[in-house]
This record gives sequence, structure tokens and C-alpha cells, in this order.
Amino acid sequence: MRSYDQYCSVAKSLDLVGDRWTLLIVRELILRGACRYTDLRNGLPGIASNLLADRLRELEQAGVLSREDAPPPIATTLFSLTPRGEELEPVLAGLFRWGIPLMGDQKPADVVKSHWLAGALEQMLVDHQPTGPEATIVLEVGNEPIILELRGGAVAVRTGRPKAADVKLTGPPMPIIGLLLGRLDPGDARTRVIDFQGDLAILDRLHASPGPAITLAADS
Amino acid sequence: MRSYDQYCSVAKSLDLVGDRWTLLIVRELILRGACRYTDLRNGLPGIASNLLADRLRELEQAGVLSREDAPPPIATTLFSLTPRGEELEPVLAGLFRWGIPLMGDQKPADVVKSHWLAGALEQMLVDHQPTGPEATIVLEVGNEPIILELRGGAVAVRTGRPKAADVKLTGPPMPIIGLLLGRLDPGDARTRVIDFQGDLAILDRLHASPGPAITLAADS
DNA sequence: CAGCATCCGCTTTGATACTG
DNA sequence: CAGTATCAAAGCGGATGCTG
Repeated sequence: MRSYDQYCSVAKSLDLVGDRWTLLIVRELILRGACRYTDLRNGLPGIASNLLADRLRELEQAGVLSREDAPPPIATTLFSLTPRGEELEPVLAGLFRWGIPLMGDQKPADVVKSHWLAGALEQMLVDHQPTGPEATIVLEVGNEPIILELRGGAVAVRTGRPKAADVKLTGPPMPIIGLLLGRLDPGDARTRVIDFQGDLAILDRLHASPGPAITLAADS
Repeated sequence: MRSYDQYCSVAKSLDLVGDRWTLLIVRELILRGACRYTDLRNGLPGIASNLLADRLRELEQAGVLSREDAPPPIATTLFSLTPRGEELEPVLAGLFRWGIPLMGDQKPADVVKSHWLAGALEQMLVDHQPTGPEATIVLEVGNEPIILELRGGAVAVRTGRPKAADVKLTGPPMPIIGLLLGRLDPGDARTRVIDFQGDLAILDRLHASPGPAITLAADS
């Protein structure tokens, strides 16, 4: 990309990561860790192969990612973020958050990947009942299950094979996200989302009102 | 811009603000507040006029900014961020910070505007001596003076005409930034920078070590 | 002058095919 | 698997012109 030729740190940042696809490559590496070329292609549906190669070269040049040949048994090239590249995480976190309201309508052309949703949920979810028991929520959505683990006030989000779940939600992405963020109540959800299993009360821990007593106290 | 067609909040964000120039327009509106078309052109040297018009239309459409005709005496159109647009501030803040290490070499082609530097400094500076007296630092750099006001632990950064200054630094941008961030000591600075006026000790308040006593305590 | 729209040459991107 | 090569289409930059 042609430089903006502005002595401004935003412009200098965008000189390096402002190209089309570039921040999505960083997204993949943040969410997935070290990736093969093919993993990146799978995580970036729509990218042209030559563009991916170009971008990887530019990002390596810029010190954002590094390329290393994995040891003999694997025999492949792995791309991963450098520490400098990982410093882009706050920028990506901002974009994950800002884009949530734009995810209302999943267009027919839209591809869904579970790890993208996991990244967004990680930015948005808080356990408002930190003293509660550990709990596991599993979402069957996208191409692989998403696992939310509530423990000590934190919500860990990952994808993969779940062992056990206190609640399991199966259905299309949008109503499930709305339900988790508290923008859709279980009544509406039942008509749009598909299937609940387990104790729905656990979902209340993700919403803002810890209980009537505190709500009343805030009102007084 | 063509959509990425990915059901991911980062991709959806970039569908709206990932185009060339778009985030720099948001930068201008965050730093400057409501702007006229001409103000934006001045703050975005290098942009083609038609492109600016296109982007403003797209951003208005996306709900990021609004256009309003100022009242009669002014008779111009003002562009300003909507609340939704202001929510991009964390993203811009991230880019301001991430780009600081890229500002080493001001290339001959680079344009400098003081309000860009002000935005970067606002993200980086902290007063480590919050109980100290109020102090004003003035930077004569770029096209207009930058005023740093230390008060109660906060560092307010603005551009404009200063009233009085405890320290005044005059010179090229890079060494002045280095000096403020503590990456360049006054000895080196004197050979590269320029001109000091006033009490340089105030600059120490911007650096990490609050004093020998605390440093020793931390070591023990 | 402020706020665009049009035109044109150049660069970047997208889609697909091909290779060590 | 990890890329190149090719070429058409889209996007961008710069100049200029138009309208209140």
C-alpha cells in the first residue's frame, strides 16, 4: 500500500496494517496461534492465494509475524505473531467489540467460523456472579462447538471438544449471541433459537443485574 | 469496499471502516470535533477530493458520522461523529499507541500536524507525581503549539495558543517525543533538539521512576 | 470559496490455473 | 503444502470543472 506520508502514529500503523485482509490475518493468528499457510487460507475464506502470500511477506518484513520451519516430523512452515504483532491485540479487541452491533443479520453469503464468534464473546462476556460455582456452557454453532467456562469471575472462551456442559445451546449464531448478551430473552429465543439443554439460570450470571437487592439499592 | 462476507465482528467492522482513508477521517473528527469539508481536507493531506466525498457519504450511511448545516451566521456544513462513531475511540487509541515506535524517522515526504502528535501524546503520557503542583509544558513543533497540562495526575493535551509555560521545547518532532517519553535524555536531546526554556525537572514527572525511595522499596 | 462530480491513467485486488 | 503466474475488474490519485 502506498504510504499516507503523514507523521502520525495512526497513519504509520495503517501504512503497515491498513491494507485489505491484513488485520484479518492478525485476527487469525491471535485467535489460533501459530498457523500453517493452509490454516490461514481456511480461516480467511475469499482471500486470493497470491494476496495471502504478499501480505505474509509484508507482515514478516514489518516485524509483525515470523515464519519458521517446524522440526522434521512436521515438515511445514508455521506463521506466528511476534511480540510486536501481539501488541495489536488491543486494536483487534476494539474491532471485535465495535462490530458486535453489526452482526444482526447473517447474510446468505456470510461464512461462519466458530473461533471468530469465540473472539467476539471473549470481549463481551463477564461473569457477574464471581462467587458462583464453576460452570460450563457449550454452544453448538458454526463449524465447531464453543465452550464457555465460568470460573472465579472470568469467562474463558475456547473452541473444541467439550467434556461436560451445564447448559448447551444449539442454533444459528445471531439469536445465541443475543441470548448470551442478554438482548434476547429466553421466551423470544425459544421461537428463534433451536434447542436448550440444561440449566438456563446459569445464563443470568452473564447479565448485568446481580439481584433485586442491589438493583433496589441503586435506585434509592 | 467489497464485503468480506464473514460473519465475524472484526470483518463486519472492517466492512465499514476498513477502506483506505476511512479511519483517518475518524481520527480527524475525534481529534478536532466537528469539521467542515475543507478542514478535513487540510487534516488529510493527500486524499483525493472525490474520495473524501465518497467516504463521508459511506460513513454517514453507516451511522458513524452525521452532517448538519450550521446555523445561518456560519453557513457551512459540519461533519461530526455520532455516538456510534465515538465508540471507535478505543480502536483509534490502540492505533495511536501501536504506531509510536514507527515514528522514528520522519521521512522528507512526511507532513506533520500538531494535533496528530497531540493525539499520540495523550495516549502515552502519565503524570507519575500526581501530588505535584500544576504545570504547563509547551511544545513548539509542527504547525501549531502543543500544550500539556499536568494537573492531579492527569495530562491534558491540546493545541492552540498557550498562556504561560513552565517549560517550552522547540524542535523537530522525533527528539521531542523521545524526550517526553523518557527515551532520550536531555544530554542527547541538547545535541539534536533544539531549544529548552524553563525548568526541565518537570519532565521527570512524565517518566516512570517516582523517586529513589520508592525505587529502593521496590527492589527490597 | 465550500462541496462536490467527472475523467483518465495507474495500482491493487480477485479468480483461477499452475508448480516444486 | 506453500506458494507463482496471469489477467480482468475494481479502486485510487491527480487534475480539472461545475454549482451554489
